[in-house]
Amino acid sequence: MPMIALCDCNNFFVSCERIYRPALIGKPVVVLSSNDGCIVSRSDEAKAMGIPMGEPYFRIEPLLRARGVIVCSGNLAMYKEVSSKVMRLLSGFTDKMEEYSIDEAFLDFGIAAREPLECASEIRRKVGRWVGIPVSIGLAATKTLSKLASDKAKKSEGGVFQITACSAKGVLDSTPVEEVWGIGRKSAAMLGRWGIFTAGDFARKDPLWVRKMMTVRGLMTQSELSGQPCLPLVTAPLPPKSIQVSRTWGSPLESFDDVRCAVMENVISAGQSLRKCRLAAGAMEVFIRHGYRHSGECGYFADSVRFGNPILSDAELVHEAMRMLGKIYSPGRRYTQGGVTLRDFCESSSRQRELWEDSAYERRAKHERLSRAVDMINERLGGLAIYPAALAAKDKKWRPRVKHLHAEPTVLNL
DNA sequence: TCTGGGGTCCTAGGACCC
DNA sequence: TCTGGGGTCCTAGGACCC
Repeated sequence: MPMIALCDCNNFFVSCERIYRPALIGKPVVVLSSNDGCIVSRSDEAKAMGIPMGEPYFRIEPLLRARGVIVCSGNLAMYKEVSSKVMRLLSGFTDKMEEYSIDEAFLDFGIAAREPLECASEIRRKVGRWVGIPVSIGLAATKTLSKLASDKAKKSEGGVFQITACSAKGVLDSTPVEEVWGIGRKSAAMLGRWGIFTAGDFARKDPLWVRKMMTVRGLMTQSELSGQPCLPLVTAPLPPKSIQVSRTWGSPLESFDDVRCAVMENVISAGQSLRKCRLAAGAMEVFIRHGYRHSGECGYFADSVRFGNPILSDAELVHEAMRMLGKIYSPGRRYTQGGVTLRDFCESSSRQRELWEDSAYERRAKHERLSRAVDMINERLGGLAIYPAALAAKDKKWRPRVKHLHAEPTVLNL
């Protein structure tokens, strides 16, 4: 029987803030999403006060203030840095590991591992002491079961919980079906209508019925609950299939020039990610949204394009994006959000060569060399040390609001 | 004034082909 | 009058995840 461990960082964003501000330890803390939009991480103390996940900040702000909850604007760059420290440490415990998300990793302990509970406790100690992040660890035969085990671990004293072949039935029968990884709100409601309320009920249901009602994904979840692995560990990161960069803007934008600059920033950021993965984009979509979702007047406009030969330089990406933006923008509207998606990737080195390598081809090659050079400089100096002149000398009112940002000690990456 | 941002996979149905 | 059989590819929409 294989042994899969899911290592999950507790209240990850809050725990990251606490590394740099130890005064927050033991106090109720929440972290906000981009643009201070809603709550995306809560400390145990904040959870105990009944502050819900995903709650819009503006709505709950008076309550947070009254209860003395400390509010932090999200600082994703810092969380990513902490995450990579955690992942590096975890990778020392096995050669088969999947980085599942910014705060979770599956580790395959193999069949002949030493006592898995002991190993898990050591991981907890080391990550806690060396990085400063508390983690919970679930152990079981499949990814779906280990995910369930890690939820139980969070509520247990030692932060480690194992589901064995013997204990599985009891655990599943006492777990609501909506707490199973892969069963969302819609499926849980459907299952409820059929009298399936616990993970145990679901595990015992006829597989043919599950296949029919919930597609092969549902069937895989069911098999995994029975201890039959269906979801392999993805140990080498796969290249992305799409790259999206979009933002809700700090204040509504009306002029084409402002919208243009705001979207341009997104395009440049998407281009950086694209080149980092050594990919070229075969298609691009640009979108803008105006008005607010719950006000009467709002709308969504998008345009997309395919490239005969995939592109990767900022010059070409920006040119195409701005051309599309010109088509979907209309004056007199208050735009609140926009962004870009790149798709249909191929490896940048394996693109087809042009039949006629003429001056246009030369120009493209030059643009690509330039983008790569700019990437190198920006990576070394951090942030956007070099950026298009069009973005200079603007007041950048599209930048998301971050009213509660606390500076952490700067880590220079020179 | 007001509710984030970034992904993946699956399926059904249409277009099109031989 | 009445219309085969089989296949691929693409897209939109749904569901789920962090």
